[in-house]
Amino acid sequence: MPELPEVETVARGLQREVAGRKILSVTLGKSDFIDDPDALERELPGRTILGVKRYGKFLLLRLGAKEKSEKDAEETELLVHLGMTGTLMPRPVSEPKAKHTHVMLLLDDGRELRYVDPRRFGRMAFLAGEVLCAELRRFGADPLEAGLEEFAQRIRERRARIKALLLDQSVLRGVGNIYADESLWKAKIHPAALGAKLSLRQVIELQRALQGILRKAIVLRGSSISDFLDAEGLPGDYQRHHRVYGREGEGCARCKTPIRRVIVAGRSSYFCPKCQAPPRRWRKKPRTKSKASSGVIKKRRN
DNA sequence: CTCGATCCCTGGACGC
DNA sequence: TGCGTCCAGGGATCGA
Repeated sequence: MPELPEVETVARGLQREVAGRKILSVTLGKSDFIDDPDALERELPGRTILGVKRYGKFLLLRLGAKEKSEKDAEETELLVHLGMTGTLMPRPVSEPKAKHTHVMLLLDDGRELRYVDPRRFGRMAFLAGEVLCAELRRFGADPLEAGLEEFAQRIRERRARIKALLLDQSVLRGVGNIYADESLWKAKIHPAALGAKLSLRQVIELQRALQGILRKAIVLRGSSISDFLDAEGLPGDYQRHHRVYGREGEGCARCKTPIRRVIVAGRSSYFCPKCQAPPRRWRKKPRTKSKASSGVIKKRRN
């Protein structure tokens, strides 16, 4: 599951592997996850990948001007969100295509930058100028860059549950379910606690925990739970350091109490019921089961 | 403003 | 072996 550390790992790998390469042509498979597929086919060929950076959970591939003469006043980027199962890596053109390969960018070094995504929860978009800026402005602070003041303000001015706030990309960009749960455990905060009710002490602890965990996860090249592979096709190692995520029933690393799982903000949330005291009036709900009246056939669109 | 519900999608786990 | 069912989850969207 690509979150901030995984996307950072991919960005660094791509920076090393494809920065400076020119895109010669574009081949699309299924394109329902692309904002404007025609724009990709029209705009990418002839542009050089100047560099690759992470922005929240997005990869930003900075592109050069299409024509040499072009004055290139506008910043031009290819945004790539890996969703749940996306991978982006350069492969030799001779290599057979993996299943679910949906985008192929032919490069000028005999390789193809291939986007593979079985579930197509990802997103791809060619954006430039003001449209690009407007898109990037939708997102909150980078958790590794935000100072305590900004971090505390963004959390404490909201009445939503802290888990929901951590997952909200307009509050902080880049945090997903794994690192939210891991940092809440480290900071001893219940996922259902309300942001506005956190003490300054708790917010400080949370920021420390979050930053420390994200940094260590980046060093270990992210977590590979199921599908995640970096730009070189290698899995990460941080999953071995998970203290609560995916560990329901196992003993808490601090107090041995069995880790529990509840649904908060519509997501599985793993926590230690002893270390992470629940807020007042919080009652755990049964797992969300879409037990839509049996017999009724769910209708599918298109 | 915040919430839950629903949808998107496929593969893997599990039960029979 | 094979089928059906449930589930995972980031994000958009909608109604309460």
